[in-house]
Amino acid sequence: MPVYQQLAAILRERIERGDLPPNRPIPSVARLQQEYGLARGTILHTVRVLVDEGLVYVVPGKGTFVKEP
Amino acid sequence: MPVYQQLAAILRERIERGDLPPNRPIPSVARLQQEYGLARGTILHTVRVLVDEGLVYVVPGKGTFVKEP
DNA sequence: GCCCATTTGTACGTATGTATG
DNA sequence: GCATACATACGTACAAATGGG
Repeated sequence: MPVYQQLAAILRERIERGDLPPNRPIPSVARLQQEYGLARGTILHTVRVLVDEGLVYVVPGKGTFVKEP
Repeated sequence: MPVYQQLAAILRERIERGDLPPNRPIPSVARLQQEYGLARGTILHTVRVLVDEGLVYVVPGKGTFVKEP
């Protein structure tokens, strides 16, 4: 499985578990880069997947937030 | 060599030459953008390099200053 | 105390180049 | 050739700290 899919799965799990609650920001791209040792592009790819799935939404200049279920 | 490394080298040289003296602010991010025609992110990257090297220190809201040798 | 300009900090979007399988 | 992944660079937006009027 591609890394960006693996990371998407991890974040999905963290959201469903409540570790990342609704209307709260998920870790920033830079933070996720550090946490998982991945490149910026890969993080952005992952976030794009979650956005397309409707799990999170982006507020430019502020962050990426978990949608309500 | 990456642009941010090139700019870091230029500023290092200006510091060592005394063009940018200790305890005085280096040009602001906006100023460096204009002077060198670079993007904000690239300037910030460069400053981060110099901070990590211990050549300068940042005072948020005021500026970036040259450390004493 | 309040507004405003300046400056740094943080964050996402997009594009390009390189390397690998 | 293509998808994946990393590094770099530019663009834009919002936020916080500082200082002057």
